Amino acid sequence: MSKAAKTDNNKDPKGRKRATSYDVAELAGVSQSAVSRVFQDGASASQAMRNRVMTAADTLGYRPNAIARGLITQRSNMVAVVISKLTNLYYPEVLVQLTQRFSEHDVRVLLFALEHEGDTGTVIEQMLQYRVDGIVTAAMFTPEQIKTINNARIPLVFYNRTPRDQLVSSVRCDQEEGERWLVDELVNAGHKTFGIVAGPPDSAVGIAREMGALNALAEMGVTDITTVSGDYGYETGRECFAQLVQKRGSPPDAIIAGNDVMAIGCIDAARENYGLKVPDDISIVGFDGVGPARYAAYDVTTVRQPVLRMTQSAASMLIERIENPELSPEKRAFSGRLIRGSSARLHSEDA
Amino acid sequence: MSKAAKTDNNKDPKGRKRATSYDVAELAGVSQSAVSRVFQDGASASQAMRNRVMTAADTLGYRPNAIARGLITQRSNMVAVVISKLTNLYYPEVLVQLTQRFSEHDVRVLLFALEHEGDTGTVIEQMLQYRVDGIVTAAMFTPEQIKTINNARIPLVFYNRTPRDQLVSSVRCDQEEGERWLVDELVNAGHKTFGIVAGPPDSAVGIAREMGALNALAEMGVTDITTVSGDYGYETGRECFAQLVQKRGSPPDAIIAGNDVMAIGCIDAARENYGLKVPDDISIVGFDGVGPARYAAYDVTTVRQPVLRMTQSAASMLIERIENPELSPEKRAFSGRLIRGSSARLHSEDA
DNA sequence: CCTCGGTTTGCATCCGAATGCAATACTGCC
DNA sequence: GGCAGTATTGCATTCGGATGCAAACCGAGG
Repeated sequence: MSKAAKTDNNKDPKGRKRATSYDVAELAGVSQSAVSRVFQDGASASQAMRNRVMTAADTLGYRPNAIARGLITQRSNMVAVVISKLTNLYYPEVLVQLTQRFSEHDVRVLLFALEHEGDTGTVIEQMLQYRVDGIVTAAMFTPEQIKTINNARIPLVFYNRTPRDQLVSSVRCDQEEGERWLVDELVNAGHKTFGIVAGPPDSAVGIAREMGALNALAEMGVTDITTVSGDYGYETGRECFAQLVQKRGSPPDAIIAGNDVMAIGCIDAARENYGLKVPDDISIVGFDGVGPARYAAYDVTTVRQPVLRMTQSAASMLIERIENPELSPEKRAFSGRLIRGSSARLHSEDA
Repeated sequence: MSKAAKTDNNKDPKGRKRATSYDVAELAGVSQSAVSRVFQDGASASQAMRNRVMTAADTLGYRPNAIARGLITQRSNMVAVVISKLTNLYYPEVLVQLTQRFSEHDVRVLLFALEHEGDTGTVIEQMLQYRVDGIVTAAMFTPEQIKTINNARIPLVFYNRTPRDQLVSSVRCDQEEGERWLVDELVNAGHKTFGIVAGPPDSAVGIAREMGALNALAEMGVTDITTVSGDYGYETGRECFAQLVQKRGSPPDAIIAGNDVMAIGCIDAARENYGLKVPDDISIVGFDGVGPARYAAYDVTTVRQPVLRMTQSAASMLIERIENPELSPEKRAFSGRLIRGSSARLHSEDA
C-alpha cells in the first residue's frame, strides 16, 4: 500500500519523474535493495537478477542518485579544490591534472576559485556544507580554518604551501632550493647587483621564493639587492622593471622574478623601454616553467615545477587519507628542474 | 524515545560525530524543524528562536548538510562545467570566470576535465548521477547525449559551440565573423597566398574558424590556400609552419592560425627557422586574444573573445533556466574585437 | 529424501534536512 | 476582557539509496 502510494504522486505535468530505485524494482518485480545491490560493486546478486534489473533500469533511464547515496554512505565522493589567482598561468595546468587524477579514482572535483588568496572564509563554509571527502588547496588557510577542517575530520592537502607550525599534509616544489640554484648560478657567473620582482604579499609561494632568493643571496655575500613586488601578471612585470631601475638609478646585473610571466614582462621592458640586450646587458630569471617561458623570443631561465608528480602526489595523498583517516600528516617536497634558457648568463654554461 | 535512540549511537570512538539539526534542536530545546527554518532564508522564526538555535549551533559546530538538503529539495545547487583541452591557454580564464559568476549566485561548480573533446561519454553519466542543476559545456556532445540530458530535464548551455540542428542554448563568440575580419584585412592589404593552421579535427571551435576563414577567402576570390592542422599548442605551431612551407614550396603571404598560441609558434618558426621578418615578409594572425598574444615580442594580430560577457551570459542563461525550466533555448553570439597587433600588415592601418 | 553450508533476496531502518498542516502563541483592536 | 488575524512552532512525512539481519533458496553429499 505504501509502495502504491509512491507511484501515485508521479504526476509530473510534463513528462515522467526521474526514475528511482523503487521504480526500477517495481518494474523488474524485485525489491529496492536488489536494485541497490545490482548497482554496487561487491554486492551479491545473481546473474538473473542483474539482467532483470538492468533491463528495467535501461527502459526507465534509471541512474543511481549520487546525492542520496552520499547521504547514507557518508561519502560524497567529491573533493574540494581551492585555487586562487588563476591569472597565474601555472595553476590551470595543475587544476586539470588534479581533476584527471581524481577522476581516475572515481572522485569528483568541486571547484572553488578565489579572487584573492585571502578570500578563504566563505569557501571553507561551503566545502564543509557539501561534505566533501577531502580538500586540496592552493590557497593558504589560517590556523583557525585549519582547525575547523581538522575538527570536521576532513583530510587536507596543501599544494605548494606549507603552513608554519601546523600538522598538515602538503605537496610542494622546493622553492627555496630552486631559488638557491638560480642565485648560485647567477652569482658565480659574476652578477653583483640584483633586483627582485616578488609576487603579491598575500601569496605564500611568492613569499617563499622571495625569502629563498634573499637567503641565498645573503649567503653568497651579495648586498646590492633591490626589491619590488608585482601581481604575477605580464604588465606588472614591465612596471616592476621600471620601478627597479628608478629605485636604484640603473638596471641591476640580474633580476630574479617571482614567476615566469613577470620575468617575461621584465624582458620586454628591458628590451623595449631601455634598449637592453638580454642576457648580454642583464640576466633575468623566472620560476615555474610555464609554456610561454619556452617561446623562442624569451626562452626564460627558470625552474620548472614537476607538476605531474606533484599533482599525482597530492591526489594520492588525499585519497589515502580519505580511505584511512588515521594516517598521519605527510609533507612532500619535490625538487624542480633548472632550465638554462637564454635569458640569463649562467655560470656553468662554459663548463 | 526514538529521539533518544538517535543520540545513543553517537559513539564515535575518537571525537564526536558531526552535529546534525537534531543535535542542535535537542541542545536548544526546540524541534528539528525549527533548526531547519532558522537556517533558511525566507522561513518564519522568531528572533528568540534564532538566537537560541544559533547559539546551540555554534557550540556544536553545526553546519547544514548540503547533501541532505539536496535530496529533499531536489536541488543540488551544483552545476557541471565541462572543459576539454585546457592546454588551450584560453579556457582557464573562462573557467575561473564561470566559477566566480556561479558562486555569486550561490551555485557550486563540479568540474569535469576531458583529455580530448571526444571523451564525453562517461562524464555525462557522472553529471546525471550527481543531479547537477545545470551544465555548461565547452566540449561538444552528440545528439544522443543531448537528448539524454534533455530527458533528464537538465538545462544545458554550450560554450562556444552550437550543435547543428539542435534546439539548445549556447553562448559563443562569432568565430566566422572574426575570421572574416581578419581575411578582409589581409586580402585588402594585398596578401595573395594563404596558409591556414587549423585546430585539431575534433575541436568544434577549430572547425568553425577554419570554415569561416575558408569561406571568407573564397568570397574574396583567393584560391592559393594551403591547410595544415595542429593541436593548439606552441610546438605544433612551429611544426605547422614548417609543414606549410614544405607543402607549398615557399612561405605564403599570410598565415591564419586557429589560435594565438599556434600563431606564436608560427612567428617563432618564421623568424628562427626561415629568417623571415614578421610582418614584413609574412603576416601571421591568430584568434582568442590570450595573454601571451600581447607580449611585446609577438603582439599578435588577433580577435579577442569577450570572455567576461560570454561567461556572464552563460552563467545567467543557465541559472535562468534552472529557475524556470520552461524557458525556451536561446543562442547568443558575441562579436569579438579585432586587435591590430604588429604581427600582420593590415589594410586599414594607413586609413 | 533430508540436511548442511553458502548464496540470494527481501524487510525494515537509517542518513539529515525540508515542508504541509495543524496546533499554539502573540498581536492589535473593539 | 474577548476575539479575529497573523506569526511561530512542532509533528509527521518525504527525498532515494545502503545495509544488517533473517528468510528463502540452491546444490551437494549422505
